[in-house]
Parts: sequence; structure tokens; C-alpha cells
Amino acid sequence: MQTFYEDRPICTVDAVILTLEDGILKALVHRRPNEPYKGMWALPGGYIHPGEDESAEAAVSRILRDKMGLSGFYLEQLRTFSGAARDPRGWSISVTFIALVPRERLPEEDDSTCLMDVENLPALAFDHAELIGAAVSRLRGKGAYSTLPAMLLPETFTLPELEKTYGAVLAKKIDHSSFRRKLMELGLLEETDEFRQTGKRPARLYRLAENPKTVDRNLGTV
Amino acid sequence: MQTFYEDRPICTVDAVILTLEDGILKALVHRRPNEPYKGMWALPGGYIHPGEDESAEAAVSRILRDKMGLSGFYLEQLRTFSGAARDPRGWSISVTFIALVPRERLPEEDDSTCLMDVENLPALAFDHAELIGAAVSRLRGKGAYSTLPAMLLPETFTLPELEKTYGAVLAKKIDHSSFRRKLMELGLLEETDEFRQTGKRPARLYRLAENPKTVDRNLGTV
DNA sequence: ACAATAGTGTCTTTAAGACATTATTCA
DNA sequence: TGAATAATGTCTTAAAGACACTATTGT
Repeated sequence: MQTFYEDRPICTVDAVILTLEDGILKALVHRRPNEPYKGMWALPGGYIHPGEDESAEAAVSRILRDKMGLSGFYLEQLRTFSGAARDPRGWSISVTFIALVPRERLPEEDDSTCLMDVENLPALAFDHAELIGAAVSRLRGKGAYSTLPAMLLPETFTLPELEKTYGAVLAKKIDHSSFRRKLMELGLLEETDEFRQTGKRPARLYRLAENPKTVDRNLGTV
Repeated sequence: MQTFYEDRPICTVDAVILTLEDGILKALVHRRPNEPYKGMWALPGGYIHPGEDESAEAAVSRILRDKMGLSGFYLEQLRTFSGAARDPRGWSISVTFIALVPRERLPEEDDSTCLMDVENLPALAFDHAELIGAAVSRLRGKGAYSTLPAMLLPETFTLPELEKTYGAVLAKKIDHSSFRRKLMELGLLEETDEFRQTGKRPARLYRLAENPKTVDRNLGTV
């Protein structure tokens, strides 16, 4: 019976869930409960269910919802990894996605779920370390020219928080004067009349303006 | 027997082959010789052959080589389209690629092969019009910040040719003074000591410097 | 000589970057 | 009142954009 499958690849989706914890960009991994790579850290993912899923996007949404109750987060297709070598079960395709989720919406860490510093990954199952690398590159590349990093924050946030987020994502120091200036000139933010106090002086809360996400100006200054 | 396949999607690759003809950005399409959509214009593509192909990239390379003798061109993964609705044969995945090929390396047009102006597409099979749209957006987006458009030209080219190419890809007028200045300052080009005469004064031929393809400065001025 | 195309020079505007200053809170 | 964090102002530098000019060819 297995032979009937030989000419159709195994089709899976995987998600690189990125978040920010203590100013560090981290990826969510879980211990694989089954073979292959049983017990190893791996990205959340699973088979596409043609009977159930409208598309690969729908498949990954279903899996993240069912496995960890996530919904309403930023999701974008990264790219598709494929080949005979990447999965011992056979020739496989993984349509891979990036999810950006604020830390507080992710589950707590336990024996089977962990947030790994993307700069310091252990050995992972399959080619999952490569997938995380590709996701981080994409986020860094787009980050300086879009409001993508803001997807790592809750709906409202202060400018210092946003600045720190860009700093962590782009791995560089942000000049807050130019940063604010650009955000304001481009109309990327919407002011709220609330404030949040983390340190001394309270900071105003903002939310993203609905309009565009990608801009033509570099938001991450050196 | 068909039933055994039900839980594995159909896996195909498709290529959006873009080229420049008479200053117009065009995509290569061919008439489908078989059902479904027999006789309709469609992108070149085909099934992944797990026994034969190392990866989806290898599959699309094989198909373009076998179907039209193409090799050694610029190829990059665009994204993966998937779902139950896009192919009447069943739930399918198309790993889609962009190929940039100089016009003279493509076959002549005939009854079954045609170059279509990407701004003016007829009805195409499957979701192929959408795939072309996505490819053009990607090229336009990356084009202003990389030497990607140069992949539409032969190995050596003149600066006026390159300028026209950027103009066609980005659909805007290029200021040749700034354009030259940026290319030179960034060291993107390598001078040859040959010239080509198309109009009056002969123009020097350049080739791309091997180094980087993506830069941090906007090469396409208004 | 002149039309046409290739290539250069220079000025203005705009964005980026650096850094100093003012403002508001808590202890 | 002073330490800490939030927010603004201003000057310098660099890139983008506009446009005029010079250079080299064929007719």
C-alpha cells in the first residue's frame, strides 16, 4: 500500500514562532513525542489534511490553534523546503511560515515546550535550525523597512518598548530621536490617550495605524 | 487506487519566466496540451518526481531544461500556492519560482508558446494569473534595491540598456546621472574594455561584479 | 554642422545620524 | 532635590533628485 504513495511527497507545514523575551529574540520549539527524532526539539508543525484544510495557511493555523490555542497573530509564508534527505520517512515538502506572537500570548515553558534564543540554538530535528535561520533573516531584512517588529508587541505599546523591540530584532542600537521622527512623519502610529508606567515617567501608549506595513524609509538607524 | 492518494496533495512546481521584450516586461506561457484547461495558456510546470528530483528547485530546473532547453538562468523561489480549489484534479500544492531570462535565450514564439505583457494578461489556467502577479510584485519590490533586473540582460550590457531595464521593471523613469553614480559608488559593476553601438555613440559594456546582489540604497530614482 | 545617443558636473532637497536638551515621574 | 526614564530640538552629514552640460558617434 505504501508503494502507492511513492510518487507523491509527504506534505507538511511548519511554523517558526518568533517572540521577544527579556529583549532576546526567541523561537518556540517543542519536544517531539514520536519518531522520527523522538524527544528532540523541533518546530511545531504537522501534516496537511486535504479533507479539512482550505490551504497550507489554513493547515498551519489549525495546528497552532489546536496545539497551543493561538489565534489572531501575524502569519506569513516564509518558503518551502523540500527534498529526499530532510525527513527519514521519505521525500517531503514543508511549507514553512513565520508567526510573530507577543510573549504573553504564548504558553508557559514546560518539559515539552521551550523558547530558544535564535542566536544560540541546540541541535534540532530535521532541517529546523535552517528554517529558524531563514525566518530570522527574513524578519531582520523586512524589519528595518516595515512595522513587522511591532507584531511582537501587544496591541498597544509605548515608544520606548517599540524602540527596544526594533533594537532586538535588528540587533543594533536605535536612535530614539530619528526613530520617533520617522514613525510620526510616516503616520505609522496612532496615539491613544493612555499611558503606561514601567520605570519612572509614564510613556504614552500607541497602536499601529491600520494602513501600510512596509515603507520606503529605514526605520532602524545605526 | 485513487483513494490511497486522498490524504496526500498533488505536488507540482510552476515557473514564472520573466523577460524583457521591446522594453515590456513579459511572462512566458504555453498552451496546455492536456486536460484540465486543455488549450488554455498556462505557466510551464509539472509534477515533482520524488525518485528523480533532489528538491523542488531541482524539479523546476529539470522541467525548464527538458521543455525548453533553459539552463544557467536566475531562479528564486516565489512562494507556494495550495488548496482544494486551484486544480480540478484535487487538493494541490504548487511551489512557484521566478526565473529571469534574457529574451534571446528564450525560444521563439509559436502556436503553443507566447510571451505575454504582464500588465495585460488574458485568462490563464488555474491560478496562474495570480502567480504572475505575485512574481511581478516581488521583482518590482526587490528591483529597486538589488541588481536583480540585470538578470534580464545578457552577461555584458551597456549602462543605457541597464537603465532602460530598471525603468521597465520598476515602471518609472530613471535619472541616469544618479543611477550611474549609485552603481559606481556601490561597486556593483565591472567595466569591460569593449563597447557596443546601438544608436550613435558607442556605449561601454559592463558586467555585474560578483559580490552582493542586494544593497541598501535605492537604485530606482523617480 | 547637426542630430542623436553616451556620459559628467553641480546644485537643491530630503532623509539619516549624532547628540544635547527639556520634561515628568518616584524615592 | 536628584536619579531615572520619556520626549524634543538642532546641527551635521549623506543620499536622492533635478537638470544642465560636455563628449562621441553617424549622416
